[in-house]
Amino acid sequence: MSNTALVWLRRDLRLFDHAALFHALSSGAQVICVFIFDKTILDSLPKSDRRVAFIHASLCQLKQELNALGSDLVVRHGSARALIPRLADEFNAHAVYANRDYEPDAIERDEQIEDHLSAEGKSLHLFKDQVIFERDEILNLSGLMYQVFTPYKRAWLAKMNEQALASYQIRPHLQHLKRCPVSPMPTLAQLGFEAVGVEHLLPGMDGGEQLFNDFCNRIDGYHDARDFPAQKGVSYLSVHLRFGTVSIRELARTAAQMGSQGAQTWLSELIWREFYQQLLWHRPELVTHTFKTEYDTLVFPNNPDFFAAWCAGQTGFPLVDAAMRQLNQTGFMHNRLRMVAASFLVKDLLIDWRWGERYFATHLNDFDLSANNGGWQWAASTGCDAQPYFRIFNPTTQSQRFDPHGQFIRRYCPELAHLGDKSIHAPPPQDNYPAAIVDHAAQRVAALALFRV
DNA sequence: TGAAATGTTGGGGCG
DNA sequence: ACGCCCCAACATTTC
Repeated sequence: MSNTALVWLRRDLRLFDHAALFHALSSGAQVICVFIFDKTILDSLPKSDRRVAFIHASLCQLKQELNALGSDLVVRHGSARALIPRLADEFNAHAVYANRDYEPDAIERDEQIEDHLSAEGKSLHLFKDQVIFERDEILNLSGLMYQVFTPYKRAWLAKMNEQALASYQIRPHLQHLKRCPVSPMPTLAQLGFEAVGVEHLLPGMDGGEQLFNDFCNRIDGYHDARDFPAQKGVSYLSVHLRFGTVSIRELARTAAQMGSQGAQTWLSELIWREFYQQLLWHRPELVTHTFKTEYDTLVFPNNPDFFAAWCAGQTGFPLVDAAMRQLNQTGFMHNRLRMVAASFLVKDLLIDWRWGERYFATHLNDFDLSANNGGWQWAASTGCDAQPYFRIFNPTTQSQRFDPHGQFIRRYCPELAHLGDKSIHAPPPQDNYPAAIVDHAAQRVAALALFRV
């Protein structure tokens, strides 16, 4: 048998603190890194997609570093199910190493590939890498999944220790990278995508490091600043966490060591991320169904004109519109605004949360199935430890509270920029800005009636 | 990780 | 001085 192993990169586009890479390099095999642009995923995306551009830019950086070490990153375009076994043949590799992905489709894909490989006497090795605690590592005393975040978080923090946060040291093992000629890197155009600027996202390991360093200077203020979209209060690391250009262990370790109120609150957000990942692993049906089953068959009016106005940022509610325009223009939306926009879609426009979930899924640079689904089900009150159905955001009050001077609104709704701090949250009639498409008080009552099952 | 409706309290104007 | 009303301010309940 050969002594070559493949490391299949998926959502872990870095060369440091990397579980699969570490285990492959220390297995004694010669290691080649591969990445597949999976047609089955790419074909469903719009042809101008920042995420594909982000991945592409990150891979270019990764490939360059591997080339500098005399090795290579092999990048192919096609079906991963077919290509991974084929690459294993091509490189005469006896094993494929990868980091575990907890999405239902990914689990099914990996099982199929594992079957295919093992039929040829080869193996697929999967590792925990993108979370501190995965799957069923955090259970309550009855051995069941936690249904409430706070006790989950308490158990998570109690289990957190040096070992759980320790980095995988890659550098001592780099000599086990297989030396090989440089293969061509497909261009975005060859993949069927337009070049779209992602420089502002600082793609790649270098960008992730730069953003994290910058955030470390602000993390103590995170608790107080994070809810104000006009401020630079959040980390902007979500897209890097999504694609693994940063290491969760390094992030969590740093936050845990800092210990300030801001650092603690941010660590709590990282724990929410894992809460939703393990939730989806336990309950894959949440992709299409509500956690609270009594709400699974709610009949939403789903007015298509309302939905179109929401998507376009033309609802006449300035903060909601500014939020949606931020998403449309940049692929990012501030977390506070995700809650406001989601609550507004479900409880003011009375549209099924799945419609909003799908829209966010196609537009968010940091889209992650578990976090997006969890967030939407939280806002819609259908989820695990969701807000109660009667907790309904007042979009105007939220605006006054979290964008008190209308700074954020002015940035994305320039047609309202001339208004004063008082009137900008609920503007008087304007020539170039729509009147409110619904009456909040009336829609609130309608939402309460809809949810009172 | 709300907001609105409803209840309670207490100060001040006034007869 | 006293009772009454009004209503803001705060607290509690409800959705």
